[in-house]
Amino acid sequence: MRVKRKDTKKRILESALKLFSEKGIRETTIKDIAKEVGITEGAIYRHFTSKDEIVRGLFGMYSEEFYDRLMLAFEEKTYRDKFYRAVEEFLSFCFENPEAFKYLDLFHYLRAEEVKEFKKLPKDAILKLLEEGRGVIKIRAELALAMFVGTLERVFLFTQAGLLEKYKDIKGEVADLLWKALTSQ
Amino acid sequence: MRVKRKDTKKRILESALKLFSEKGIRETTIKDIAKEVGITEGAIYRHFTSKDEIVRGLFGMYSEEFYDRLMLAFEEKTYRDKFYRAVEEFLSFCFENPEAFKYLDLFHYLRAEEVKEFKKLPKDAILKLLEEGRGVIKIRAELALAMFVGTLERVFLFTQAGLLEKYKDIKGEVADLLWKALTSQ
Amino acid sequence: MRVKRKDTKKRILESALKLFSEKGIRETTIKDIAKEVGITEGAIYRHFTSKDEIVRGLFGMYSEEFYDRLMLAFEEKTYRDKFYRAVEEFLSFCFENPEAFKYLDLFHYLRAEEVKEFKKLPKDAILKLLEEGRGVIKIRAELALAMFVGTLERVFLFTQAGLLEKYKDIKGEVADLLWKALTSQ
Amino acid sequence: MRVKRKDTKKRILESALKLFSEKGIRETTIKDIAKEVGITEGAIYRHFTSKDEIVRGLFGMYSEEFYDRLMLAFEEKTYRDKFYRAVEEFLSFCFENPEAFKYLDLFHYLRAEEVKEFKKLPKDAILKLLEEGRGVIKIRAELALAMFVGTLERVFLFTQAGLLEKYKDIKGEVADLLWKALTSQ
DNA sequence: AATGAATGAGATTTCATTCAT
DNA sequence: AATGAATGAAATCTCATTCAT
Repeated sequence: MRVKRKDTKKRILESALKLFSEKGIRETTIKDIAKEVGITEGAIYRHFTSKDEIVRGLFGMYSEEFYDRLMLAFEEKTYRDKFYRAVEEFLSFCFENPEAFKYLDLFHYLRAEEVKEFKKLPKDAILKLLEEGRGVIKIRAELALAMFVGTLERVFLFTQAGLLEKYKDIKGEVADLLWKALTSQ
Repeated sequence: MRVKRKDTKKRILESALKLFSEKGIRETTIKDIAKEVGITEGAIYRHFTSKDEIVRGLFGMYSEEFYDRLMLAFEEKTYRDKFYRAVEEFLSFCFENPEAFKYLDLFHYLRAEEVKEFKKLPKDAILKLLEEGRGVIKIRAELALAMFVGTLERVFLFTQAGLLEKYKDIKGEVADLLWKALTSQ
Repeated sequence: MRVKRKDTKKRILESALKLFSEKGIRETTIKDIAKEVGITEGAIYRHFTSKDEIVRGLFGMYSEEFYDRLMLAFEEKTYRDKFYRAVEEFLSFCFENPEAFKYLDLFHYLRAEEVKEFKKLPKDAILKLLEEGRGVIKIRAELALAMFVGTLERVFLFTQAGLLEKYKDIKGEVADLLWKALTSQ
Repeated sequence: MRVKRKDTKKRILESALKLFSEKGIRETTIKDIAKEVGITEGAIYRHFTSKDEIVRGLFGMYSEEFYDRLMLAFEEKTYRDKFYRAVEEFLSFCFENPEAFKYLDLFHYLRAEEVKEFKKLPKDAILKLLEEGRGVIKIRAELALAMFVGTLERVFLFTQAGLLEKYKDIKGEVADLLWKALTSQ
């Protein structure tokens, strides 16, 4: 019965994320996670000291990964390219990690106090981009952030929900939309 | 003896909403709600048959109210005025019912299946508005919906979180931003 | 099935004491206590917020009662009578509350830090008595306390264990023994 | 490589004793002991088949050592010297092995049944001494035992707790006290 | 000998719901 | 209508012990 595998810790995180995004954190029990991984409840506690540690571990992990992806935008030369690249990376991350995104989103803004300990928050990457664009971006950075994040978020969620067709170049389409909206006031 | 108390049922809903938006649904116990109202656990069950009934009751109530508010936009004459009125009503509702909004938002789009029974969903009001604007609105209605809803949502949440200053005419500012974004592609 | 009784809280304390002294605190489960009382585990938590609260509650309750009993010695006129009365009350309390005594003893001196919050500790009543006897009692009060408490404790425990016969006037016999020991150096 | 480490079995017993006397038996986990020794849980089971075996092993070991120490009293010539030597050995053992003593004490008299298998119980050495003193000791041996053991026990515990100063000749002081108490009725 | 992941049983605690009053 | 004790199911967590390596 003892299935041997090296990466139990990683598998716990993955299963937890899947279940958290499907059912919510509170609705997901340690037993659920254990069953998904294929181990017993007690075994979870060799890798994490509490359910909360799993939650925070997940948030930190994906938050950082998302942040790093967004920061790739700064590799581009022109500001316009940086902007388009940021949109591209944002949506790519969402579609590649839909569960993580839903989970992050939920956690992110609704429980702001609990997030303070994390250094690399995705929103900070975007804010940096928008502040760098002062002059090109016609409105104050925080309002631009709201439109940028809000729009991409909804695009992703509507696509997931089937409300919006995820056809070929939705990334380019949305990038155009946002670029015009924020630069041509 | 003559003090007219709002009837208990209403007070239960209000207290539940407050606690749900503060701590989440699962984290809020019937005992918490009872204490907030100033009655005991058993008494709750005089008015609702289950905790779930409270949840659905709340969602239906605020969802409908929000929908009705948004539909007021159609009282305006010109399309532009309707659009501006919708933004105005959206943000007014949010700021007047911040708890309800946070709560609704969460429930709304992330758990689409659970929402099917409700006829008057806020998103349908906005969708109707955007479809009526075909011609003026340059992009397909669903994408416009994503930007419209996403932006307003984030404006509200950022304002609540202190990231965005809620100065005098934020409603007008945001309405301008959205109007230009959606009409001038 | 729902047996109606007013004093569930008291019954919980009594059952807990019985089991604690029989099996030890850690070895006694909430389930054990519940079964002994004739209710379910959950019901315990309507009366106490944790197992620890039961433990501290018990200690405080019996500690105070024991203290009050010992303080009755000061009702007597002569010092000798006070001394004899204290011995009498000490042993009476032990034989009337054997479980409490074993439990108290265990808790008392082995986990001194945890006991600080309690004001009326039995040992303080005895210490007061011995200090009042300065002059009559020939040795320093703390050493006298050790002999007084140690002897009575062992007399009780040996009697309980069947090592010592609990015949008619053991209280008088022990009081004589202690009185002579402490006054005639 | 040449550092001769005390063998693991002994180190386990020592660590276990330390933790048992600090936190109690049930409160001490195998993992705690392993960490204290510097090995892992599984390794413990190379040396002991169960936690209970550690417990009984410890009790037997210290009980016997204590017994042997007390029996040294019989090396003395006169009865008075035997008595004084017994007090001396009793307290020496306590102060040298405070953890063992606390642990033994607890176990010793409160759970008499569990102790039956052990042949050399400290109390039997004392009882032997007191019985040999018939004539000199004025009271029945069991009562004398209670005073002897109880007083010494409390002297040790109070000293440990800081209630009693452990100055130069406390052993002689206590021996005098007990000798007079038991012989001059 | 030793490691440390895993098991499995059980302990504490929580809580929606029921029910006698 | 209301109270609040009690139920019962389930959740989190603990830990002695086993076992593959």
